[in-house]
Amino acid sequence: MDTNSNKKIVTRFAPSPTGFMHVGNLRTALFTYLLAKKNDGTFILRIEDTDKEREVSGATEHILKVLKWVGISWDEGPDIGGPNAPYTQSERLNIYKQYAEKLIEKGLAYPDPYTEEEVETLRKKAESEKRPFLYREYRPETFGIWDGKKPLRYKVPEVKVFRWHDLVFGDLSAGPEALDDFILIKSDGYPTYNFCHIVDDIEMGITHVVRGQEYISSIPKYLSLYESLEVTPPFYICMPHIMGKNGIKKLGKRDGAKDVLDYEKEGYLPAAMVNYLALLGWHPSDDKELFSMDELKKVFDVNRVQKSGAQWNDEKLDWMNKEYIKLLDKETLQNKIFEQLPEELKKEKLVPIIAERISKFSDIKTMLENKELDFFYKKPEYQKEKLLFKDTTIEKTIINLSTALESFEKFGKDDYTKEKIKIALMEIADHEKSRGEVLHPVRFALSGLDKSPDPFILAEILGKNETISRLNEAIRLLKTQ
RNA sequence: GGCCCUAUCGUCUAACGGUUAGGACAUCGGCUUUUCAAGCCGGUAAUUCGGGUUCGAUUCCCGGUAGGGUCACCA
Repeated sequence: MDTNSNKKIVTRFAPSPTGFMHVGNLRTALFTYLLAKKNDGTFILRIEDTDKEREVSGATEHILKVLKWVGISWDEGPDIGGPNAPYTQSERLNIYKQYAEKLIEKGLAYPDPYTEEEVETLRKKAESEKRPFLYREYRPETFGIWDGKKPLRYKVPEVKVFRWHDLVFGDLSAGPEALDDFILIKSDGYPTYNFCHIVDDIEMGITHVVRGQEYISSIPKYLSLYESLEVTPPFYICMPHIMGKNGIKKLGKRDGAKDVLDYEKEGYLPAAMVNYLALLGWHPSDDKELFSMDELKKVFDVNRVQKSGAQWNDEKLDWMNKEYIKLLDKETLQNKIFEQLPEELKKEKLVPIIAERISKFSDIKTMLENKELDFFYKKPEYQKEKLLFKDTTIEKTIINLSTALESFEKFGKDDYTKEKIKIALMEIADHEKSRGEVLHPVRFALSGLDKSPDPFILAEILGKNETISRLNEAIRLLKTQ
């Protein structure tokens, strides 16, 4: 965005602590962060807690935790302070009051003479007459003195159509209906978002405001306020929505949007989440798909953010996560997998066969439920028919298993590796019409599973003695009537 | 309903008037060790419709259609 300003870029992420953070919030935070970092700018975290009704205790901590999890760090914020402290709106009430006084002095703010019920009645009336309700049409002729008990309203000085430029959406406009005498300060003394975010953005020197597309129709209010305050507005960047599974509605808490920390619990890696989110609504100029946060800081470009909404896609996130699991170093991978395993399965040899079968770490739970790993510490139980490959006879299978058994017995300790086991078994298998005649009964004798890793790795994991024991067991079973 | 925004494979998207419309996920087929997973190779699959502008429109303009957003003492 170096093109638009030679000033240092300052962006902010300003969530309200009204519940958990979902992926839509997180993507906005990410893009806001990347915009700042791409340009060596400042990224500020501000908590917008002016709705005391909806405030949820612990929500702020939750937000910090989510941001830390994915590696978004802020230069100024409620926990670390900074030159524009405090960073929590409920601690900045006197600042908003000063700005409110300024507007009152200019005759651009006045106490609302109506009760809430009266306004509601007017609103309903307009609705039944199928015309938009505009408070300014009922604006009192003369303004009373504001005692702080009544809501303070903004007086729109000039009703007009606003046009502005958005760095993602381009040239935007809104009809005059978008402009109304909105409330600046509520009767409980707290400012509304519409008012205080502008005060804070001015005070904190925010140069680029990133927020969801749903704010587009509110922007004329802000532009009018900036005019009244005689301040140049920041650059606007609206983010398209993330749509739910069916692609029909914007993803929201009500539509089953998940808490970001649930993804952590399910064993998604933060790097995968960041990468997936970055590609949802943004795309680099080439076909590269895998980006670390550091790479994103270099290549991210708001000009390439999509205008249309993007549907959330769990499959692609899973694929992405698997890509990042593959990149994990051996030790981290093992630790992550061991976290999900009971003591008897915390074995190094199992790590590779588990790793290539999961796309997220919670998949290990499913593997355990399906008893896919039981073969490792207990002898499988199965019906002897299961050992037969297609229409191979019992007699023939006994011979094949015995031949395999003999070859296992010849192994010395040092050459008992899956590669050498493979060579030995394949040599036997190649004598048969189908390799399955040998490989299937061996694999099944070792695992007892319809679906399992290949017989070579199984034999290596189990060790020579156990392998021989299980093959003997299978042969004995086949010989029984 | 008023106002506003959007529109390329099923999904995420590339192509800033000229491409055999590209990539990724998913899907299908093949190979790799019988199964599963992974890997490799390959296939199916898209410019919402109608008008313009232009030698030429996915691309620019207008309209229809469809979808979304917004109209609070919530943010």
